[in-house]
Amino acid sequence: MVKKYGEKYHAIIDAAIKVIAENGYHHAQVTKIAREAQVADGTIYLYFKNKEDLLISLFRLKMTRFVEKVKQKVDLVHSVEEKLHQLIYMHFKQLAMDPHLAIVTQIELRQSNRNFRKEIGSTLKLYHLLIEDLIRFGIEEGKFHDDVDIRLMRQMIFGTLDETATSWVMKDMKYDLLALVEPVFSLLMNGLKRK
Amino acid sequence: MVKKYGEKYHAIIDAAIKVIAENGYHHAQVTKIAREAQVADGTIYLYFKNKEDLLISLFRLKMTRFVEKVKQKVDLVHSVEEKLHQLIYMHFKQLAMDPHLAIVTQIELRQSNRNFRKEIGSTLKLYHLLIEDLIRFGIEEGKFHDDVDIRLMRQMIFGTLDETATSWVMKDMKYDLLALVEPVFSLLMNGLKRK
Amino acid sequence: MVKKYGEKYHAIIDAAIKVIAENGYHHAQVTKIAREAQVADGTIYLYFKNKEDLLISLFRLKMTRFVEKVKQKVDLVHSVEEKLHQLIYMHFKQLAMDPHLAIVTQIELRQSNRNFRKEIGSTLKLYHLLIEDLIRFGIEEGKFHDDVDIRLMRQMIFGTLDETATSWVMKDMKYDLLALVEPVFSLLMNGLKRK
Amino acid sequence: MVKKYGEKYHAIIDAAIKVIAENGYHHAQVTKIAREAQVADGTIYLYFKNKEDLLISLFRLKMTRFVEKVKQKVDLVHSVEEKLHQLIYMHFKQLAMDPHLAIVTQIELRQSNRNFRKEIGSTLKLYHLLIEDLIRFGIEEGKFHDDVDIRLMRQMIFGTLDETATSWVMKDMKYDLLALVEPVFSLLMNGLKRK
DNA sequence: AATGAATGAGCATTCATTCAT
DNA sequence: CATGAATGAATGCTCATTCAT
Repeated sequence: MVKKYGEKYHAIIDAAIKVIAENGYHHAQVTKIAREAQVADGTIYLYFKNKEDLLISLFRLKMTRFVEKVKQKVDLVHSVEEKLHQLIYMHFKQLAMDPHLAIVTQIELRQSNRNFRKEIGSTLKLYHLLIEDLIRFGIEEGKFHDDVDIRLMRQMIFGTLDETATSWVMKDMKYDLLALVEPVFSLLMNGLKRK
Repeated sequence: MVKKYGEKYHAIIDAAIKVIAENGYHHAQVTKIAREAQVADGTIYLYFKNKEDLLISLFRLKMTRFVEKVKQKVDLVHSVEEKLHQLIYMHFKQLAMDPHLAIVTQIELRQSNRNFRKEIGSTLKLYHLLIEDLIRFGIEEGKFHDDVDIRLMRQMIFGTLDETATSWVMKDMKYDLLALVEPVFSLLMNGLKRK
Repeated sequence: MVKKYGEKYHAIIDAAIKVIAENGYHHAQVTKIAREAQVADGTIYLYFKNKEDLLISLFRLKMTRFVEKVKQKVDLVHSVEEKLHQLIYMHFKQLAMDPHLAIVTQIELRQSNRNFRKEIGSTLKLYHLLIEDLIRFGIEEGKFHDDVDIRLMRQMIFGTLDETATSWVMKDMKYDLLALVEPVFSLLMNGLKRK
Repeated sequence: MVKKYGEKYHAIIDAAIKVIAENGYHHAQVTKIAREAQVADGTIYLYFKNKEDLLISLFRLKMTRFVEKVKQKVDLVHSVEEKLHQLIYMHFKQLAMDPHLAIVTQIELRQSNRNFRKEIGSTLKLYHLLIEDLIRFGIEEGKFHDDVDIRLMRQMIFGTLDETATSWVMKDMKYDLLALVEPVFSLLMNGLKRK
């Protein structure tokens, strides 16, 4: 394998996202990705161990950036409410800004096999930690409940964001995902119950 | 095709669940399913149009029952709090009681192709409706917020239950899912914010 | 195997002709033939050893009748010219009168396998003999050349009739096959050469 | 698909002819053809869209050459009698020289399905045209009858040659096909009738 | 005699990966 | 570094035939 992270490395990853988004996971053959990246089939194997490695690298690269950008914005504000608000905003914002990526992460890559899904899980751990840190901060500040399992709170937050985003993609992104930032924030904070 | 819904029909579906749970979606060959169901390969095609039809039928049958059982219990109680509580309990209970089914619905069937996922979506609609009815009832009773989109509330409830269940399966079901009924209920009702 | 030549025996053969003519040789499944004949699949195996036996029986029965009818008419006339004329007429007449049979014998049954084609050959032998008798009669009468191989003359006669009939079927029987009796007779008698 | 008409392209076609001739149309599996051509199964699909495409290509290539060679020789001579004589000679000559091809074209490929047979028909059209041109030439020269349908004359010529060749193959090529050139020529020219 | 549910052998095709150039 | 022709393992489905009823 050669100088990773070179020009072609990114060309191949971007080609893969485009091909998967446009053709679906199961029709994203290596040949198609190579053609889109304007390299030969064999070249892909100079940069990636195999197809799975390409997909994992793709997911890692994009998700790391995704989480970094969320973290950046979350760090800029100081109250836990503002932090959660930023988290939701940035989560939705990034998906709304990159429809190809949204399709790939919310829909297509979920059709991958077991091993890959485990890998996805481990990559998402960064995001989970970010959310859990936020929750811990909220508890320390006395703003969040201190008698509920943090992991569970994280699952509610992530599960809600993920389900909301997936539904939006499945509905062909026909409505404005960002319009949901406010009500989702309110729901997560206050729950279903009217006080 | 022959008298559907006979003894073999169910034997094949149950065999499929077992084989998929144990081998993963992509290694669940028709031959393996047939052997597990103790029928010939060709017999499967007397009861199902093709492999996809088998998988869709499997999902429909099991999910319909799943939703029916949830609904049954939800209908038995009268306050919206009790109803939501029952919903969470039954959702987790049924997955906890049938680990094979849990693996298949939470993990394996999600790696299916686009068409199939659409079919999954349409089957889940029943469940979505059930949850939305519950929310509407809560709003009418004055117990739930009336200023948040019902679909969004549903996405929070379903997203939270689904993410919680998937995490549990991914962690090899090593902890007690039912122990989460109470805190999940509390979280969904009250949100993250400490009053 | 049971009382051959019973009512169902013929029902099955007629059903086979219809199904083959309408669906083509390769789509003529035993099940379809059974349904058309209004018997169970298994019943066919009470009357025929296997599918090939059914097809061979079909061809034998129909070709035997075909040849018999030709012979009947040929026997009624006395000069070799009249006999040949009758042969051509009856050959075309019978195909024109039974389009299903024409499709089956000229097109569909030719897609059968080696063994079957041999069987076809042996069944056609009757017809070949009839034609060769006619030729021999012509030679004895001094009307036909006596210096050409009889088998060759027969191949010219049969080849011409067969090619003419096949072309007619391939052209969807859009023109009148019987209109060709006269010119074909003339061609076979006089050859291409203008005297 | 890769550079067609290369070395392997012809190796595959020749392998197909051999395998079909030796095993029969229905036992000519792709794997067998690949092994005979000393390539991998998948390689066949680099040169042909699918198995049917291979068979059609085979027939087209061989028949086109067949017709070309006939035409070449027919063009070298000037009288219509000589032309017809050459046609018969070349038709028989080429089959006699390549027994595998003879089996494949006279017997095996006729068991193919409807679509394929249509393709065969369209490829044979070239040959039909060649024969019809010859007939037209004979008529213009005043040598052939001008009161018989040209298509019918062609059907007599082709039908006779084809039936003669098929019979020869069915008799396991036990006699000399070329010995029939003279009498077939004479028969076609003069017909059955002794003058 | 008749039924029809059950059987299971057989095969074209795809596509990730390699390696000689 | 890059190419792309060649590889070959892996599998869903059909349908003639059987046999318990």
